[in-house]
Amino acid sequence: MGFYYLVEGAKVSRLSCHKPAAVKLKESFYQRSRVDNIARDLLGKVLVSRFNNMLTSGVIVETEAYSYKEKGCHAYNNLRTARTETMFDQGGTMYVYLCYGIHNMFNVVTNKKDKAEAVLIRALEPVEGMDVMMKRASVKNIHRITSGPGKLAKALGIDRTWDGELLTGDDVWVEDSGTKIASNKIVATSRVGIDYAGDDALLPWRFYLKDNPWISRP
DNA sequence: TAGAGGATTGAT
DNA sequence: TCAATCCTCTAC
Repeated sequence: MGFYYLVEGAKVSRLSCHKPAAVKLKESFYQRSRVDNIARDLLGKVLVSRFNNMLTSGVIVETEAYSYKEKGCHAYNNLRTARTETMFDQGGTMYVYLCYGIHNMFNVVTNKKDKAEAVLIRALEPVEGMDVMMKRASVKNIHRITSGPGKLAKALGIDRTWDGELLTGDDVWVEDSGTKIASNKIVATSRVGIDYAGDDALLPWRFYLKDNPWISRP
């Protein structure tokens, strides 16, 4: 495959991004107070799932940040419901909910307990378990198996049964491959599908890798 | 308890 | 452009 990231000025192949001794992200990564910074920092990290000895993973190439302080968030104004309760958990918890009655959305809860913030993972660049992901996603075009929040959750086998589980366990986690994404490769723009949020819909809290072919909306 | 709407997707 | 599909939340 001929796709490369620009990492600190040097070209590094996408496969080699994942080869160095990867380190599972710790609670301290997720429990920082700026959710927009965490959403940015998650770009280039590797989301991994391992169910029934089937390992699937992909480099995170698109994210969105959500906070209880703004109207785009389910937990806006500290709204506690059966669904949003997970967002009030400690950083490093999975928040998975159903959208449009069909799609599972995978989020990473951030900040301290009772500070409802989360990062929606919107797109991945597949790395491992391609065959498993294509089977789960039922798509033939490889570039489309993880190019959207509903699709990537399906490809990695994540559904609402994982809501409230920790990312520090051995089923679903995020790895730091040791590479750093150059800041000029990151684009910050407004989030998708939250017109109802008024001015908050304009917040530049959607982050993606510039010119990356795997993002949800090129 | 009923009704409206949704952090999307794929087919047409 | 539009339907699928059902959970979540709000109003009564």
